[in-house]
Amino acid sequence: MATQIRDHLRTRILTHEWNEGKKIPSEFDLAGQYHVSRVTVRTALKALEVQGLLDIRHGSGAYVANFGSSIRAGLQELRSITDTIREMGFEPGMTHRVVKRRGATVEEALRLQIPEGEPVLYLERAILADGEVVAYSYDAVAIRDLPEKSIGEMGKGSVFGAFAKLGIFPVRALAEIHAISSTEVGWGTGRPKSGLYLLLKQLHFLRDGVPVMASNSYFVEGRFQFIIHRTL
Amino acid sequence: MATQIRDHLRTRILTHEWNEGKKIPSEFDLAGQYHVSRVTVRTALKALEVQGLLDIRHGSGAYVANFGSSIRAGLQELRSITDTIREMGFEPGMTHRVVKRRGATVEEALRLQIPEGEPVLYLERAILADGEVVAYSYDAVAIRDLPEKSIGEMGKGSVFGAFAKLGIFPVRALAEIHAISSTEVGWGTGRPKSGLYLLLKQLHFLRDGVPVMASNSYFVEGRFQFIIHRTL
DNA sequence: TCAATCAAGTTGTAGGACAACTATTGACTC
DNA sequence: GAGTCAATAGTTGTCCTACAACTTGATTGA
Repeated sequence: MATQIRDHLRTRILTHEWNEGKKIPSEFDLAGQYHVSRVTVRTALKALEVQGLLDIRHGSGAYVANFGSSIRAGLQELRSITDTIREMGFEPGMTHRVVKRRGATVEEALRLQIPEGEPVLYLERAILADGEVVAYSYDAVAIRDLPEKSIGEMGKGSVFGAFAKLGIFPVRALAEIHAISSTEVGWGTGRPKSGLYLLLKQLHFLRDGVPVMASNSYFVEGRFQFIIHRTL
Repeated sequence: MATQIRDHLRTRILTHEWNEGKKIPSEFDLAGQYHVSRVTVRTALKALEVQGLLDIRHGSGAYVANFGSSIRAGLQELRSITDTIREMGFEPGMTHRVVKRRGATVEEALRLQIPEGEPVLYLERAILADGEVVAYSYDAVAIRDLPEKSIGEMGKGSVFGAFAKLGIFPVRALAEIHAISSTEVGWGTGRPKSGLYLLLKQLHFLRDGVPVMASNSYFVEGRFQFIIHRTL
């Protein structure tokens, strides 16, 4: 319940229902709106505060954090790239170059905590925004006990969408960031001649700490805004 | 109170008081340990959950999130670079190349929300770990009503240390990340010949949303590990 | 005019109660 | 003996009420 209210409040904030720096309704009022107790509203608000969207002041109220308007969806919040692109106002797209089952490489096996050679679903994709390539992604999904038919689906749409249908929900990811200059990354005409990329090296985890997907996403420098919201 | 307990619990987690994946005491027990109510313990635990250190399961308990041990201090948590370096087990250092008062440039004025030409403290520093340069930082601190003497201090030690002495505590930062390839960044012998940097373009805010420092930090690719902990 | 005081509103914490869920144990069936 | 089911104790999620601590603006008084 608290998480639903948190998400709903987040969209209300992101759709500018309240101006930046303005006070949102009191916990008491919100409790009335959602027909829940003040405690539940409170946990939702505190979560949004930790994520940096709200500034809660004792004795005063909760205020919408005011930044340079544009971006409130930082990298510290886990969501699929396509969703992020959509939220930023672009039309997301994707082209698949490789979709196949193969044995895990040494590095993949290490990251996914599976024996070397264990089957993984390997993907090479280009991620588009308004038709322009913003990133090339090389992903390895741990198969484990995935049903065979669902593997086909992953080759088409969003990987996270396919996960969700199976009741699999990655809740955390550890991301490493590097600057890369290479001519070997990517393919096709969308390739930048600068060869400059931001490499986002991610490992996605389930609730219980089991890693399910390792991905190396090369973002073309300048075409995607990487924002991190840092809090105490 | 809740924040103190949160911080204390965080150090207990980081010092491996409980093994990864193991259950920590129940909210009821912790409330007893700290002589506070369950509500207070709860808000502390929830904060740690949002930050990704805990995994709280309904009806079961709270578990220490298990990752590849090493890194629990991600970029999403706001702390000074020197502290981060120290936590990673290196000896932090710093050399100042430029420390002066001057008028704000157009960009600085825009970011710090002050009139152009308003005085700022401008710094150019090299940040070291075990004597090796890991980053070159170009910072502009809004002077506003800072006492003159404190400005001198900033030219010597940690900027955040000087802030703290004045009772000024940045609680949030918005960071933008870019991949940069340039030969004009940095100075001295520590300069990498690859010219590859991760640019962390930060803006630090006070509790009330007032920006106090704008910094462009160029991290030498490969010498510093950028980690982000992503949660829902 | 200025300062102190007051009052209303809001968030922070307390305590008790119950609902919802989990994990384990033990009994039962086959 | 193995497997299934039910009971049970332990834990987190939510509710309610109350009060403390703090903020803000209005009021009062010198």
